[in-house]
Amino acid sequence: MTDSIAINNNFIAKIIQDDLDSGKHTKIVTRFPPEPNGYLHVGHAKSICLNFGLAKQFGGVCNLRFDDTNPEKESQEYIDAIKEDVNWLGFEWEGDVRYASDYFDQLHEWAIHLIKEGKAYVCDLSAEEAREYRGTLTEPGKNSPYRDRSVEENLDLFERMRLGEFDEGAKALRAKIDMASPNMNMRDPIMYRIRKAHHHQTADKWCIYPTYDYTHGQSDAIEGITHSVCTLEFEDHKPLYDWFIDNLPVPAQPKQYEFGRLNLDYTVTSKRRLKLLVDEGVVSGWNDPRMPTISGMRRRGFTPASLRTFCDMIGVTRSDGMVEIAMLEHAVRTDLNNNAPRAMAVINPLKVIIENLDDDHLEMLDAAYHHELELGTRKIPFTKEIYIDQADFKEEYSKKFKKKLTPGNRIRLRNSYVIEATDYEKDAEGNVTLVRAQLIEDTLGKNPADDIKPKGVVHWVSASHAKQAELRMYGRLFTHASPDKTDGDFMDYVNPDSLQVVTAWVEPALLDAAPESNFQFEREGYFVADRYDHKPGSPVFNLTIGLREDKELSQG
RNA sequence: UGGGGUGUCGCCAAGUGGUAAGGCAACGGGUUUUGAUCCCGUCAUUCGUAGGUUCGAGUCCUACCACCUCAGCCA
Repeated sequence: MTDSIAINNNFIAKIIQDDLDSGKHTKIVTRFPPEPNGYLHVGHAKSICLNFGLAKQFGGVCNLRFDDTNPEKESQEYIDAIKEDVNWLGFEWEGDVRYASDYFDQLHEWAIHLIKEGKAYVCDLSAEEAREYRGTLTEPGKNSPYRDRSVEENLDLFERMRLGEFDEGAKALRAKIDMASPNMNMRDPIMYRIRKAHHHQTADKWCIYPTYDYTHGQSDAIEGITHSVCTLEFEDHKPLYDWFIDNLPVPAQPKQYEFGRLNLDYTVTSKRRLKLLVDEGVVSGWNDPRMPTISGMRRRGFTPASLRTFCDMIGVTRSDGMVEIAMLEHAVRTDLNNNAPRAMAVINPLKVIIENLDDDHLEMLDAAYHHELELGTRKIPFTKEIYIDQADFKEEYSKKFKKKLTPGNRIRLRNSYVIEATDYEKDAEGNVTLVRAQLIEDTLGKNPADDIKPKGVVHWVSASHAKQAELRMYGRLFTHASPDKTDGDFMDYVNPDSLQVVTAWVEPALLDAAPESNFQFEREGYFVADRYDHKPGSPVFNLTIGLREDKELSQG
């Protein structure tokens, strides 16, 4: 896997290039600023690739900063998981991990600065009253009756808020801006609220916590962030972001830029919905291979490179669209095709007895792990009795089944000899239970002497040497392209067959597979040894994604 | 209905006044010890709509339409 830097030419990259060309900046600094209140998903992957990618592309750096201003919803568990996900994706942040809470002292000082300037005040309105005073989208708000308190009174009250003298919700510090602004964010936004909560980083030092709006821009300024990139829904917050920067003695003037968040079809990415899937037991957890979380996709067998490629493919714009899951699947297949070693696994076994072989025939054949890469070879045992997939034998030849084994029709056993079916047995229900075949001599690595070439190639395993493995066959989680945009409940569109567990026969070499190693089980799909459950002696593989299939074939 | 934003092929997306890139998907064909991969080919006289400016408009102007987004002491 080469660590090439994808050159992005999106609108943000152009802005950065201009800023570099004009001398506005000599070095750029970006940041990825998650709140540690949940697991990262594919949408975050886009943001991570953008922020870290931009920094790398322009020779700058990118910080990882936890926006931890709402302690009750956050935890160390999420912090650890997020750090792991970012690293797994292949990115390294500059210096130590940062926390907005590192800046609480500075933020508090600056709040006092605003109070002294007459630009912030302590408001006694309850949350409900504040909502009424705020007005609506079409009507201006009304000034809070506490808006004109003196600087001295505000200073005193704010200090007493900090000391814990008031109950939660009893008071809040607000910026004094404009209650008639058409932008709701400018209608005297809350800067500090009382929360008598333990914080995962600052413990019990504070009982007042700054809001996102009051924290984000100043944190960017402190860290010297030059380009603060976020999603479109924060666009309306930009005037407020700028207001704080303009009215505070901050050490830098960061600028915010917004891009459109990722929407993927057949997928939900809202934290609320993902949590519901976990809580309702629809999936086994946040890292269930069907989840669009980074840890879920990792366990599914997606690779960091494939996710990075996908993010490059979809681009970065300000328009909000819906990306087809096929694009992600393409990125995954491409990377796996190029890099995953090949192996053979038979999912629905049908015994084939090669009658012109001795009962104790055992031949260790060499099979290359990859057709292009120099990944070496493994030994596969070839014996008189083998298994092929039930779907690869047909009782009667037809053009559609020309690549199948049928009586009188030859096929090549992958990495092995050519055989020809001679006879077969059926059970009471009419299912084929056994096939008898003849091996065509001298066809290892060459065509039959009679020049009648086999039309098809079939994968197989030795019946006496193959091992059993659990295969977890994953399909899409939803039956609707936009499960969260229908009239009904998105849970109504959960695919009941998104997981099927089957037992397959795999070639012995697979027992040595390390957890998280990717394979292509030839003619079946890409599989990964499960990160947690795959153990020596009890192999467990997850279906990452099937191979592309011929249209006609898949309809049969 | 007030503010902000977006509209280029089924999907994503270049395009910055000079005559519509690319990728995904789809569809043909070739190679192949994976019906995979790979290769070759097809796929927007037209850019939300209607006017206007210009020798020339996806790009400029005007109006309209559609969709997204904002009324947490969440981020």
